[in-house]
Amino acid sequence: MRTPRCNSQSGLTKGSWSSEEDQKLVTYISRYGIWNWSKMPVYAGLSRSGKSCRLRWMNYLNPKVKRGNFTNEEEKTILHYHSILGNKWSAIAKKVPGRSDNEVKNHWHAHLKKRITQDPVPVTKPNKITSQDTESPTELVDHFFSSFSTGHTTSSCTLETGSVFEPVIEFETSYNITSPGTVEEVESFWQQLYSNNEDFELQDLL
DNA sequence: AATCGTGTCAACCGCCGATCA
DNA sequence: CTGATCGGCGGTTGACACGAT
Repeated sequence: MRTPRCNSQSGLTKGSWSSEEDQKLVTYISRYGIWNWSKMPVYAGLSRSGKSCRLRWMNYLNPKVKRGNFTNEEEKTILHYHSILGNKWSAIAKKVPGRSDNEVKNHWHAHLKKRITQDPVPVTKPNKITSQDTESPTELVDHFFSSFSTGHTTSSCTLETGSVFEPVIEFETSYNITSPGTVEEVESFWQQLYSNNEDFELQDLL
């Protein structure tokens, strides 16, 4: 990839990481952990910006990062959540264990975007979900997500919660959405749920 | 064999919100 | 309260790989 180069103004190295640099960063983090990205490079003996170190760790060096081709299941998940969340890559990446937001974003632009435009998903029927179908708030929201498909504007979804979740969610609501999930609409839905249940963390879904 | 065009993906850039001094 | 710093995010770039001509 990019050949390492030195920025004469800042004195920081840019471009591709060498195996030596990788080793320094991995050794430092495994020994001292992540405490301050902007100060760490100096202590780790690297002439890189904190941002560069963070990116390298998050996208490549972190042992939790999965390498290799995306599975069909992972691609389905990305398509599914992209249809709802749009270009919220970090939120989508959280739904694909072991994949970074950068990887998800790249894969979308390189492969999935074309697939969507070439082979749009057909319109789904209106869907009604009730608490009887699910066992947890998270599952309910997953059902909610499943009722959408991409590339159309005519599906609708009614979601109702009821006694199954009591006393966790002590309310009944139905929410109608007339387009396949603009971020504002989905957020509005979540806020309804969230405002009625303190244990229901919005971040857990993202 | 050489050149060109295209795809892939690691890395950079700029912006923004949160936190700190 | 305010400015500085940091971390995180999404958009974009550009080097390299590889197939087509």
